[in-house]
Amino acid sequence: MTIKDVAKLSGYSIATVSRAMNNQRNVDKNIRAKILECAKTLDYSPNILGKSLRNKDSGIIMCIMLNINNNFLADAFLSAQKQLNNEGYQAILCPVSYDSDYEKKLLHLLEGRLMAGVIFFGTTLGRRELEELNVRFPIVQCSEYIEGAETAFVSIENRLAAFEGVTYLIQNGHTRIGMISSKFGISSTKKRETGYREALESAGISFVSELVRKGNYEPESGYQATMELLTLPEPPTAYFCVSDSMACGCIRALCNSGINVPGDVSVLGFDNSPFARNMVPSITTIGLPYAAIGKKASELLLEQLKNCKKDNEGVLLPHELVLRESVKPLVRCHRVP
Amino acid sequence: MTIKDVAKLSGYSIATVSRAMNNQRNVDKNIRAKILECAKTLDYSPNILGKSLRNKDSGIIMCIMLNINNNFLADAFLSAQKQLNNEGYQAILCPVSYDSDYEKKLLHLLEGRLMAGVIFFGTTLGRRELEELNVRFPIVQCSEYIEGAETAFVSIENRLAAFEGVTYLIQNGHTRIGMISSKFGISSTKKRETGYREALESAGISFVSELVRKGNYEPESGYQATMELLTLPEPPTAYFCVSDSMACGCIRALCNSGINVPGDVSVLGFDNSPFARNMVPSITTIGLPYAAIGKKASELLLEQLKNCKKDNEGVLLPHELVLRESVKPLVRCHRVP
DNA sequence: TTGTAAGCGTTATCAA
DNA sequence: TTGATAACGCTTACAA
Repeated sequence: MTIKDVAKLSGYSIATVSRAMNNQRNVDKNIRAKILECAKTLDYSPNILGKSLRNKDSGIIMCIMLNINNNFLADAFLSAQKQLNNEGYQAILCPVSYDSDYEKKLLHLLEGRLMAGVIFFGTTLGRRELEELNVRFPIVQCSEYIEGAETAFVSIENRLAAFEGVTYLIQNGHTRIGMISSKFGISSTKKRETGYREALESAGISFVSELVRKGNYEPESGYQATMELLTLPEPPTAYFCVSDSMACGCIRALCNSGINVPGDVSVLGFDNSPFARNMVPSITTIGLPYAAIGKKASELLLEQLKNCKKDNEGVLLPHELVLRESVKPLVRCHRVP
Repeated sequence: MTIKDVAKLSGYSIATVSRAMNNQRNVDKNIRAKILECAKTLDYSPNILGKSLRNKDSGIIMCIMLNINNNFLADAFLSAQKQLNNEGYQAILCPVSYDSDYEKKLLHLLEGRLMAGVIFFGTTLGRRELEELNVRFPIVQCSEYIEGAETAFVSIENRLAAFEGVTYLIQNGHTRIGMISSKFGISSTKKRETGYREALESAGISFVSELVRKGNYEPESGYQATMELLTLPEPPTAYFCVSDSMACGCIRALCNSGINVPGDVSVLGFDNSPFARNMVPSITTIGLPYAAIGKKASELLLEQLKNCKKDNEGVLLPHELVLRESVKPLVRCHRVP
């Protein structure tokens, strides 16, 4: 079922059929109607391959995601997808699981314009590679972004968010604060680690590197990290986790060790995932504007797609500290002399 | 950068370059080496659009997913992706969020063979539509599947799993068992509801429809459903939730109402998500072989892709009841006469 | 073994 | 307003 069949059935040339199908003005009203009729009876739909090859534009947006098991990123994607869809584009999700070779292979799909553009929800690419890609194709970085790379991006102020979160723990009397970070050297992690250090510093608390452990965002890794921290001579009285999922494992580890959260020890999460609110205890966490981030990312991409202009605009959206149960003021044990 | 450029640089025809690039045997060893060399220096990679148009095969597998916020499905996808990748295919994820029009639009990508095949992780399509698609394209249904549709599928024995789970609750002394089901009329849900009814039946417990509530898999919806159930004159002493995420909200609702899990009331989940093990209490749940399901789905698809044969094989993989903390024998209150 | 040329399904240019 | 035709990048008969 190709345009030829429609041409044959309608009695017009393929050129006219093409014009009719694409709603171009220079085609007789009645003829268009007839052609569309024919297309319908034949259940004809244009071959996107032929179209894309000719137009060098498929209308498909590739969304590359390092880690798909992340509610926050998934929701940001969904938001972007919706916007893109409204403008006639289709968004597909390409999880790469931190596999650099696979990501590069996928990126080849850009060359023939099989993909019209990319939103990176994290990438294994380096700054140079990203910038090279950016001069040739519409791309935007979303949530994660390479520091200083000349591309459009949307994210949150990770450093500040971490700073505020850890400061909140300090205000609750905690000075021995463990951090469960991620083992992936991505931008959000680096910035959150910086925010953690700066918060300690500005409160006059010295940074202790053995208080920082790395997980892989899975709850289990939060559990492991916490168990390690608990073997320290002086374990933390509060934990700052870089995701709610790891905070979940953290709390479980504490519970298994007979430590009450938040009675004895406090735990701060990150993401405000749908779980955070419903766990026992509910998790005090840093809320991220996932819908706004996805929306903004799609807008930045659409600008490039439609106007072919590159502003390389960088947007940072506001987070919020969501107060719940898992953080409480430290109860000091006053020693009786 | 097209095949022409490589031809020009190497001094050979585009036909020879094409043959060299595709590792065909009928090309001189030295010439091939030289051509590959040229391709490398030019950083040439074939245009998939041109290739696909000509071959009617893009090597891209579309994975349609109703609901992306589902750890289980996401992991099944990852497993399928890995297998497919080993065989030279690329798998992309297309979340459709239960939007039937959008799903149909995506399916048009099959027509021009922009997509080589589809794995459905759930679909809004009806049986008829699915079967029509199946005669023309390689497709397999994964996890969710339309009952009786003549297509290949992999799933688990949802009815049996639910039966065993609910029977386990009954064995623990529970007779008033609430069910938190899903509001999406998908196959897994229907079968689990059947399993629930049959388990009650075979224990001589009568089915009470008001004990069944529907959520949307989000923890919050499990919370709401439970709060409703708690307003009943005689609330359940055990809850069977169709996902761990809803079990999470369920437990929270119970906790908020001063009810101890599992001390007073038991909760059974479904999925064995990474959270289930790390929550407090950890969730007794039904474990699904996500990796095996994804692998099998990809194998069934590869068969169709490579051999062009359609067996429409249906495979049911084994589940397991994962015993943890959230279910305990019912403590009966003996009334003192 | 290599090259020429047709064709995959479109759309844009140009002429009618 | 409509139609013939070239072109997008690639592969594969067929010819050399």
